[in-house]
Amino acid sequence: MITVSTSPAAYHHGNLHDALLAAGMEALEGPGGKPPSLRELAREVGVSATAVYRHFPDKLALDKALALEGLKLLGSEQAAAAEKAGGGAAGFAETGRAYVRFALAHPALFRLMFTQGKPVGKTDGSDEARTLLTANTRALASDPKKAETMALQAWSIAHGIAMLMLDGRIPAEDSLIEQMLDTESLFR
Amino acid sequence: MITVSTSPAAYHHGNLHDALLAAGMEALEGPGGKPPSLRELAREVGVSATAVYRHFPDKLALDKALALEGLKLLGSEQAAAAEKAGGGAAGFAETGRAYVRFALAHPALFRLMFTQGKPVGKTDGSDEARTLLTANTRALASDPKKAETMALQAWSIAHGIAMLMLDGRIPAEDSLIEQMLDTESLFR
DNA sequence: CGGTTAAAGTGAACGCTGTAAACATAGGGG
DNA sequence: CCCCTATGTTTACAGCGTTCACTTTAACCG
Repeated sequence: MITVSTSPAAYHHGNLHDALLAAGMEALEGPGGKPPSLRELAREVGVSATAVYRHFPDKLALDKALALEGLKLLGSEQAAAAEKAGGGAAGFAETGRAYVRFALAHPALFRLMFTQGKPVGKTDGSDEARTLLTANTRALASDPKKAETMALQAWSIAHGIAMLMLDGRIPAEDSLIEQMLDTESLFR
Repeated sequence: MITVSTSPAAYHHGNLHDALLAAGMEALEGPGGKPPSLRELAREVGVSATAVYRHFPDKLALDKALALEGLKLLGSEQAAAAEKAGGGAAGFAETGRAYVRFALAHPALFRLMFTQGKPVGKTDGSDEARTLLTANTRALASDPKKAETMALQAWSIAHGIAMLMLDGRIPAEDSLIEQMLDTESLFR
């Protein structure tokens, strides 16, 4: 069967990889906030479903790439928030607020970032945020050991608040975030 | 076409509803810990896939029922833990540990409980655990307002630790749980 | 009793998903 | 100039949730 090549422009997209990621991010942002299907993204980009496999071994790999994108975004937003607050205790507190804010602003992306794809110890972009966090806690803790624990505790609270709010278990009100993340009442 | 009714025992299962839930719980516990598919559960119980729809309007409804089952289980385990510790401050701390322990012991179930199916304010079984939590914080807080906030904070920490450990972001070590949930260092 | 009827279960079908296999095309290097 | 490799395409398969038309069962009622 001879196909007359009706669409001459389609072949060799050039950068399907990035186009897919972009489409994925866009799909994750929409108010529907559905995790996009592989075929859906391919359709969006104007490419057959199997073409995706030239650039990602798996659907999981694609999801991981999207998650990584999200982690980088979160990291930069947190860094910006911390810097704007001037580091130290204030920066630390602001980092937590930025975390929850991010989760509420990008619910589907945030879920994707943590839901699947355990990192196997590799650097996955969250390290950056983690070290920043620990650095800021050092200003508040007596010894470095305490600082490490405090960082993990702070991360857990922020993560817990974010998740519970996303799942509708806790009302997603700004005042409540403020109240729950109040470092004065939390640590000593 | 005349089917000779080769399997006389199969019809009218009697309690497909409960059988499906039981199969679902079992599937969620296995080390694979996959969220079971509707068809899979039907197969397990020995019934056609569409029979499920006589007892649940949706896959989502089935999932919600399983989640509810999980919430009841968690609630009872927490209550037991709190009671064994003698209530008050000790009971409060033990409640948190029980929460994280539960999540690590039943990862797939725990995920299912919170991942999908936002409760619309209805009583969904988590209320029980919540009121218990708030009751215990009253022993630690100065005024009731503070107690409420403290309860939410405690819930968030426990939930955050559980989630981060399930996702492999934090090592799932008992000592770390202990360390992070130390109420002495957290609240004042 | 016997007959009717609602509840419970069946099979085939639809559109969706992720994935594999075989094939086609474009464009650059020997 | 021709071939090779990277990047696409089509077709196909199994599994998913769900709908539809149908059959069977059990129970109730006269």
